[in-house]
Amino acid sequence: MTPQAPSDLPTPLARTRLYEQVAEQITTWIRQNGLSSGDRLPPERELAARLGVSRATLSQALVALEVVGVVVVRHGDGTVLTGRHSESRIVEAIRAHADRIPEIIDIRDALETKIAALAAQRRTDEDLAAIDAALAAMEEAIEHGDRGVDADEQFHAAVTAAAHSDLLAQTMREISSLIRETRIESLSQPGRPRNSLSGHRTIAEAIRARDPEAAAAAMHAHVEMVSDVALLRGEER
Amino acid sequence: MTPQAPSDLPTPLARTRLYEQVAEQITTWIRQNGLSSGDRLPPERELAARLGVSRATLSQALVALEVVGVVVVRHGDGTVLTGRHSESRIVEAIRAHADRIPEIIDIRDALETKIAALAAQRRTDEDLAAIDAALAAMEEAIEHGDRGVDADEQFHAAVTAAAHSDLLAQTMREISSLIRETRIESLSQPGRPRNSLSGHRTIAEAIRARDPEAAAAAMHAHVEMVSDVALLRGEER
DNA sequence: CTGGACTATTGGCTAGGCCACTGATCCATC
DNA sequence: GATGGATCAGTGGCCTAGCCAATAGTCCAG
Repeated sequence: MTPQAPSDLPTPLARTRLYEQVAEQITTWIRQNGLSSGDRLPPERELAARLGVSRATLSQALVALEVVGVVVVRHGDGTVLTGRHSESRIVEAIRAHADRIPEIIDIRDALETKIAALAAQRRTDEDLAAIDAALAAMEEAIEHGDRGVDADEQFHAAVTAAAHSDLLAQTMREISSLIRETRIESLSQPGRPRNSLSGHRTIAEAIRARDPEAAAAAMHAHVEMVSDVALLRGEER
Repeated sequence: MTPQAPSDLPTPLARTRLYEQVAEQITTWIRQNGLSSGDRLPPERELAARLGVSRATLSQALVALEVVGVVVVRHGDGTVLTGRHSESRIVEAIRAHADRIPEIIDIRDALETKIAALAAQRRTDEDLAAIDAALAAMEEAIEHGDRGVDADEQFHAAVTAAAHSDLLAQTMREISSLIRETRIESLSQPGRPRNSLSGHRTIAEAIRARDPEAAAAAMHAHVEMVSDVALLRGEER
């Protein structure tokens, strides 16, 4: 790790492995030929010869496409399309959403409101202790003049854990980079850390009281407070 | 589409390819040994020998892990961990959803309730026409003694489109296979297609009336109706 | 009509080979 | 001492070839 990395050097070349190129060629070919769910790719031996690569390399590309859900590889039968050729596009689209704050707020509202309600129903004493610890950490950060970004994240992670739903937690993780931006923007406004902490406390009390509706309403208000900032910022660009 | 699919046959065996097992073993090993970002896996020749597989099979597993973001494979250097070992858990969780109906219901409730509310706020006349067409299709399917699975999906797709949120729509698509199961199970119960259509109508009227709270409440009731069936089925296994 | 056997086609995985890349080390030059 | 070039060992990249396992289709017997 260089202590001072010069910032005007060109970025390193991106080396792509052959399987990535092959996978890309296959999805392009699928789309250009209007193939759909249930259709088959040509046999591996034939497809590898056409693409000018070894069957092992093609197999790697098919592994990649199987992992992202574009194909199902069936032993003895062939490689079958799932109809989801746009999956890799979806991931790209999600990654290219820096200007999609309103939609991020929508999905935050949907997921985090539900998580708060479930946390109120399912929280354990350990969950409550983690939530309280996050509140204390944020209080301390604010007293030190900090924004409390880490403690904010700690609080939301504790609430998510208290919901005891792996699938919801995983979905939150998948969109965590999007959500993080909206949270940081909010906490950067003067007075917002203190307001945010106050909102956190309301949420925590509802969870403590096992009141799902109050927890959902408090979280909804909290997300809406964030959206005010984010949308204003959006309009100033 | 088989006109009458028997509903009491066992589900097909899930065949796993060797690369999936190897990828799983690797992530388990990473976690058990507390490895973190920047650490290296053993060289391919050594690791393949230890795992008792060919290097090509190991390479397939590493492709899978690279695609989900757990590792970066560097030519001439080795395979480096990104620190995101839990990513492969996501794929597992998605594939192992057969016994996770309650969690699927949770996330359906979160997303579809929000989608219904947004559809009530944002729907256009075209959106309404698509929703009405789906209602008519389901009415017709039920009159013919069918369950209306396709029309049910058509309805939900129309409501999702009426929400005009690409991110929410994409997230729905990513978990669509999970959701589809809960919908089909529900519609297989006697009387459920007619009840489901009734629920759809209530949702559609709230959307037509631009009443987000009524739309959300109607969708919430609809998802809860589904959950009754799915949870009962779950307990009988 | 159903079940069993057979065949052709398909993918699954192995083994081995050789080349390309990377980082470390050493040496020469300034 | 710092820099650049050459060399080497270890690494992954991709290929070829082979043989086995799985699948779907066909045919035949009961």
